[in-house]
Amino acid sequence: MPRKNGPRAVPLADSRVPPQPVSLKALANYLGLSPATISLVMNRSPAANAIPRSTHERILAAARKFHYKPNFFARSLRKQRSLTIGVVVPEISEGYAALVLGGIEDHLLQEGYFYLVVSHHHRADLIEEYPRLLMNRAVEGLIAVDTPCKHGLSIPVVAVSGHRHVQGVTNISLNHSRAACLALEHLRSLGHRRIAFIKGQEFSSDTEVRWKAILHAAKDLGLSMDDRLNVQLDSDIPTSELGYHVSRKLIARGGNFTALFAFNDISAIGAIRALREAGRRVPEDISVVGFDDIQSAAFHNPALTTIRQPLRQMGEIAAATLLRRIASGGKAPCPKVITVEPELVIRASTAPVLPTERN
Amino acid sequence: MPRKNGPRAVPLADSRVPPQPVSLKALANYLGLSPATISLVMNRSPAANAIPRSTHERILAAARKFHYKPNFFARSLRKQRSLTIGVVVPEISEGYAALVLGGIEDHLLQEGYFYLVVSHHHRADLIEEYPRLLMNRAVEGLIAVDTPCKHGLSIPVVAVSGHRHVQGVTNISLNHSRAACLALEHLRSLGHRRIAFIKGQEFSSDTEVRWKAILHAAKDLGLSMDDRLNVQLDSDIPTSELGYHVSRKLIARGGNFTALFAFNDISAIGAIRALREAGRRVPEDISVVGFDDIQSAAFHNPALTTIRQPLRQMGEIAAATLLRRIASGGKAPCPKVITVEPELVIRASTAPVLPTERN
DNA sequence: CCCGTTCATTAAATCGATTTAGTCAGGCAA
DNA sequence: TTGCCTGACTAAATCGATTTAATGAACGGG
Repeated sequence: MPRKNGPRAVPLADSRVPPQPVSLKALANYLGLSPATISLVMNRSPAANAIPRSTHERILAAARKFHYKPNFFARSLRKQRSLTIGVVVPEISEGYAALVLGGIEDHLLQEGYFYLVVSHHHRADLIEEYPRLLMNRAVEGLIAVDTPCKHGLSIPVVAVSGHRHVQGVTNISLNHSRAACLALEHLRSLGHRRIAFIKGQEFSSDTEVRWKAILHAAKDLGLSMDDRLNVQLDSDIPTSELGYHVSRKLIARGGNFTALFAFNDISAIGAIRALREAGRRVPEDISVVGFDDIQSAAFHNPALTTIRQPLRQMGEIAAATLLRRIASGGKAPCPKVITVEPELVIRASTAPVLPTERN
Repeated sequence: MPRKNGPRAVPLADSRVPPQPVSLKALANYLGLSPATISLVMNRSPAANAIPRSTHERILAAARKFHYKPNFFARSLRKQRSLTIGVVVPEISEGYAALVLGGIEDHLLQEGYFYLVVSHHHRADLIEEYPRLLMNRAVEGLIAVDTPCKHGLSIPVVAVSGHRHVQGVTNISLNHSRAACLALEHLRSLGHRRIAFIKGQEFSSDTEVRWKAILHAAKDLGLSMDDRLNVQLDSDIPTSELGYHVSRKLIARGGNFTALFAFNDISAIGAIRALREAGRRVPEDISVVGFDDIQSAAFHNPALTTIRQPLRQMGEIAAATLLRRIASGGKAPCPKVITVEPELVIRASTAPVLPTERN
């Protein structure tokens, strides 16, 4: 197609139309060999040892010349392997899911695997349907991120932040007891005694475990809990909007608190907005601790003190564990739980309680 | 199928091992029919009209009973269709890519397509290699997000924020002239005359087009540009860190400016941090305008005034356009460019220039 | 000169579904 | 009785690669 690009004609469009793919049979024909021979050589099969070096080279040269690539479907059909895994997430949000996906991808691509992603937006029917659809696509394994797996599947499953014990499912989960201790000890050491909490949504896998850990840690530290200071996220919108609303509700109740521990950074950021609007300064009047340490936490104003989950690493571990189980052909034992450790990241949203507030 | 859902007896682990998949042949055998007949019926092929209702029902019933699902590879091999597309992104970051991906996914899954994602982290070799790898996987089309496509491929390609004119590539791009006008007019109307700019990285597809649009709009509005007030992002880290660093550089130069227009929200947020550290208040001393309107922009403090790109919608359009081109079998004309419109979102990071600064 | 090897290569089955070009039995008209 | 339909299926080729068992030629030893 003639295209006039005036002077400085940088070849913008490389218009070579790539030739349609060559089949094994065509290559065999060209070389005067049988498909079998070529396949053996291309796959470095042990049987190819009997084939002389000269033939090897002839075949490799021709393959390069015609850009031969084995047809993925034919090969998968024959070998019964797809080198593909499925990933189920609530949504491809900023924050949580994006970080975990990054870790998963890193590891999978290194190992020659690709992955299909689906997001269910917390719809129960999709949570049921998508794993099946993925299995119809012959994925060799599944990673469920913050998604409940009710029943086992015939392929290996790894659940990031999963907590149910299900046959064939490996859970990657944070040490929530430690996370709760880190946060509460930090607040306590700053003098805070009356702490408000934003609990996660019903549907989030971590909600219950995290909450129990908090109750336990509070007891250990001698902090008393006050139901009037606890609110729970309810909507499934994945923005700070949701933390904002419940925090307004919390403030409206008029309860007395000097610190707030949120379910995640997203809602912590929403909470800070609500607090400011209500005339409470963060951290001077109220200290806020988030959870996750998503990328925007460090650059928020004030920079967010938070409990970091190694999300990227959790994705990597999930992928590595899954591939290991796949490679073993279902023989390897299926680890029930792999625990990762949280880390307290102290930034600028927490401060010592005001002297006037101290009791 | 009998299922006893006794009183609240939530079965945690449903340990039925799903039976291994049934093949068409096995089903045929069971029914005393040939695979051909079953295939015809299952696919509602016109040839199945000759087959009586009773047989239809017998087949459908058996298929349900044994959970028959056609083998994906066998079918793809035969039909030469994969119902899969490839998506290439720089990284699965918070912000930009996540939003576009969301839009892509929505549309694709509705249409029965799945997608494979790869991120190249701006490595030139991967930008070359991944599209080929995806094609070996028989994807029917490719969506490149903020990724340069040097040459055409044998499959349809849609480039989100692409600007090169390449055979077989449809670019989805923002009306950057309008975007530049919106931002500069807004700042100008607030009294700003000395505006600093953070330019995008060399490797980002939008950088050049956006910059030209800015120069043009500045001229139209009678705003003079000062090279000492322009800095350029250089690193490929996808966090606000990068905006922070170049802004410190900018501030260190000592140039006199009352407003800053950043390449994206991420860097605007970094810039705000740098400005505050240098003792400049935002928006009182310096107004800051971002770009993209990522989720965290609205909840940043101060809430970010920004030029919104309809990123999600761009993803949807990309997917829809790609599927249309695929469906036409390469017959439909390949639209060169589809333009979407930006929107100025005024929040709290911009304000009238201080009287003392006015000239 | 015959036999057992080794070497180099290949025929053919297989993976599982799709699809075209039949086949065969029964009914009906001439 | 013959021939032609029609209705209800099916045989077999095909998609493209893999893999096992086998083939034929050459060669060396007895």
